[in-house]
Amino acid sequence: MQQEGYQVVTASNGREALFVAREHQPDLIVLDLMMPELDGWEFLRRHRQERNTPIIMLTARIEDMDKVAGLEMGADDYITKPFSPRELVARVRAVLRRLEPAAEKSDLLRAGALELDRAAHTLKKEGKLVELTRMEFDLLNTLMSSPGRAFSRLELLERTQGYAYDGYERTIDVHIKNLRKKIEADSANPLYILTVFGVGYRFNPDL
Amino acid sequence: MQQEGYQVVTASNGREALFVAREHQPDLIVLDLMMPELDGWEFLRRHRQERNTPIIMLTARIEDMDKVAGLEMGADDYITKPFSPRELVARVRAVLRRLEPAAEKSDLLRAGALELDRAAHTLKKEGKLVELTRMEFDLLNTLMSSPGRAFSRLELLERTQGYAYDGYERTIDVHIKNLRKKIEADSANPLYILTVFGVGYRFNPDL
DNA sequence: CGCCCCCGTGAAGAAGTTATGAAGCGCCCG
DNA sequence: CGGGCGCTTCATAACTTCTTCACGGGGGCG
Repeated sequence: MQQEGYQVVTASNGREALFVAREHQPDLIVLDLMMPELDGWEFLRRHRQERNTPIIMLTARIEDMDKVAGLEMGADDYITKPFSPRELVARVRAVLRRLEPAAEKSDLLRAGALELDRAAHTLKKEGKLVELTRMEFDLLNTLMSSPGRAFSRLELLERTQGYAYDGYERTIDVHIKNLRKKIEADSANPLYILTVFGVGYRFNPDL
Repeated sequence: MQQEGYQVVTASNGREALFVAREHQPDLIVLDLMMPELDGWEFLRRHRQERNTPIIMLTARIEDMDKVAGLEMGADDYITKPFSPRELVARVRAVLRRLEPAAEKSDLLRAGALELDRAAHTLKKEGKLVELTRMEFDLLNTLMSSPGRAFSRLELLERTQGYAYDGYERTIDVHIKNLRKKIEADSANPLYILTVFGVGYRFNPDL
């Protein structure tokens, strides 16, 4: 990787990896599933709560289930050992190229007095920073990504927690309530997050 | 794929594939490299000159060189045989999800001064937002989807509430009434939703 | 031309949906 | 090991929508 001009930092177990990832905020992570301390799955889960770094999974022997689970967990690609250096480089390049358009496409979503920074995972309202939990951020991000489009609670669950989840739909209501408390002037008369009765929620496109 | 709700078209060689791809403009292509007439590589090269459809490559035995070449050629992912149906579905989903933000188009139904936005679940009349209940929205959506076609009350019940319903057909009348009050200038002389005496209702196709 | 059936309509109760406060739980950090 | 935070669940209140019903008027058919 270094020969190809990439900067590389390494970690030798999951716990260290979390630390290093926080510190260096890499553009991409090559993740071995077999690690002491805190395995790849656990790392992936925790890391995803903080950032959305592209991840290539790396493992000796992937069974069908693992492949599927990995892709569903949000890995962007994986490689099975043995692999050649060339292949690794090619895959890294492919993933980065693939995500490039999304990255340069303004990472700021604006609407009214709101400014959602997807890279920094922060929200500003009238220039002032508003603290959001991961759930709230994901919800707002989803809604603001397609202003006007109505999302069902199930869709929102999927988008915020990944696939194959079958939880209690009403959970969404609670997060919406909390989100409104943070961004709406009058929660009873929302300006940003609108309720679509019998369907779900949508973000006000006329701002 | 069909069980998962995707529409599928197939081609059994590269030449046919080019034709089919032009015709149907699919959202994604699963491409086998081993094909008669015009192999996968050639198809990929030519197709790329026309469109930028996401492509998942499919092959029995991928050598290192091929992998690298494939990813560099611009395939978005690949699968090696044998693979499970689940894996294919998961990969297709992953690729589509990745590229989704670019795709979304709001589908609008227009007629006269009406503009029904099925994604947002809203109706605009002369540019002004009109509030619809879920029932009203579903009704109007059904009627406007096939302008001119007469729907019986039973059909409308089925379409708006799902099947296996045996309610009071006249319920529809009430919703039609309310709908007319919202969209017609003169409810007694409807312009949009016409009554078909003894049958049901239909949407005016001449607007 | 008149009868009978069908549709339009207002109102009210029934049914369904959302908002909200509070409690429980698990996880992470110190 | 305790505290704090965030996610989920639950119960309930407030609200919106749907269904039902009854009546009056209009349309179609003989």
